[in-house]
Amino acid sequence: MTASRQLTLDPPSRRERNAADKQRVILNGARAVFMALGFGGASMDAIADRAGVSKMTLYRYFESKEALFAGLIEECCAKILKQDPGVPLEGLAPRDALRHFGTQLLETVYAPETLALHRIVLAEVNRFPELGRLFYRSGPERNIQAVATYIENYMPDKHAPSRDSRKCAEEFFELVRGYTHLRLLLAIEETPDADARAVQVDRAVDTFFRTL
Amino acid sequence: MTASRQLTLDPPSRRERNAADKQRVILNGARAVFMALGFGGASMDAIADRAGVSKMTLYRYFESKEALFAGLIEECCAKILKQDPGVPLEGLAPRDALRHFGTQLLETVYAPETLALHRIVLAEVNRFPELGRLFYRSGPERNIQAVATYIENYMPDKHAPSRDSRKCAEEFFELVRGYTHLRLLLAIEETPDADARAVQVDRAVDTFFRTL
DNA sequence: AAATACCGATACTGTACAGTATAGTATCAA
DNA sequence: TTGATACTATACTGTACAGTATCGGTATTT
Repeated sequence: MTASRQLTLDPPSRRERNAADKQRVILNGARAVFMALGFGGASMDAIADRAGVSKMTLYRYFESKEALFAGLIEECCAKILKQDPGVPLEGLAPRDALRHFGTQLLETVYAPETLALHRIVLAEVNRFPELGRLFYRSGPERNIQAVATYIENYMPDKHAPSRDSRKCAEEFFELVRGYTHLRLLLAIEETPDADARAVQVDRAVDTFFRTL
Repeated sequence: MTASRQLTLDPPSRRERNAADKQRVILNGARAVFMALGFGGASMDAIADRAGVSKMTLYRYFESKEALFAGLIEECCAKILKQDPGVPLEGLAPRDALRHFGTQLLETVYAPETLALHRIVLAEVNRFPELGRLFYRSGPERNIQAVATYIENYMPDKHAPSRDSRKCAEEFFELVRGYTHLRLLLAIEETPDADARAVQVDRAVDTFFRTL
């Protein structure tokens, strides 16, 4: 950021590394508090405490509570974005490929942190209108796009032109997440373990193939 | 409520009617403000203003902000509960019956007030843990149960014992609401009009019948 | 008409919190 | 070592807000 950093090609100085650490520490504290209490319920004092940092430092890194919140959400969404297929899809039978997509979806979407993020984004979508787009693009849209592309490339005979690949992909994910997702968001059901998730994915894949 | 009211069989006195009116007026104001700003963002002053009522009156009818909020949510959920099939299902072909269920679902679920309720319940589910159950029982569960019962009674051949009627009903509604529901909750899509909703229901019914 | 119960406007209390100011300390570069 | 920069702790300011108290007005009862 500084001039000297731009000119020299030194590795990040200790100062800069510390600065990066501090931001991470702050965001971790912010995550814990915001996720637990929401935007309104979280106080900057509580965040500072939780992060083990003075309030002044908070304001050195983020202009305001809003800015900190926005930074946090962006970081969360960026984290979701990072995930990629990870497995070569060419070798897989379509059923297995879809099982793979479904498994990955449930792993992220049923995770407590993702559920908390989901809740808080919905809660604050009035106050921060950009949040909705940001969240949708980072999570759902990306997943849907990936499956739509897969369907186009590897199952071209399966989707009639009238039923475009995108809608197909959406239907697939609807079946996968199920009403369990809503019940988890409402906190009236325990998070299913990996086995239960696998059962659900299998069932969804079966059902999905019957729709084709 | 008063002794005189219990003894005499008079129609509700003016006082009592006014009291009932007041409560309705207050709840309407509370709905507007809570839905727009969330629990944390709404102030009792703002609610009093919006309801055209003094703050003292608010506290005369509700013990606290929490109580008012709880009262509001209960009222909203009760309103959802009131809806019943309304149409005799015996005369209908299964496709038409399901179309009917689907149409009714989208009408409630895509309505701006329902979306706002949905958001706020999710937002406050940490603060008010009972809220999740209340909401789920008033809305989703009731709908699912209705369709499950229909399937059992009128489409007994269609659901193998392994695929219980309840899960079938859930799958049906997942297909009906679709990812559009999420996009509406995130406020990144306009509310579809009746025609668009009808198209979506038709498509969902078609897809659903292919899964059987 | 007099007594009574309810109601509202307003002002107040206490508290929580966003954001700032200050003063002193630790870390780093030179 | 010197000088600069980043950090902490703490105290402060202003404001917003939940909840209360008061008092004067109004409708209902008798």
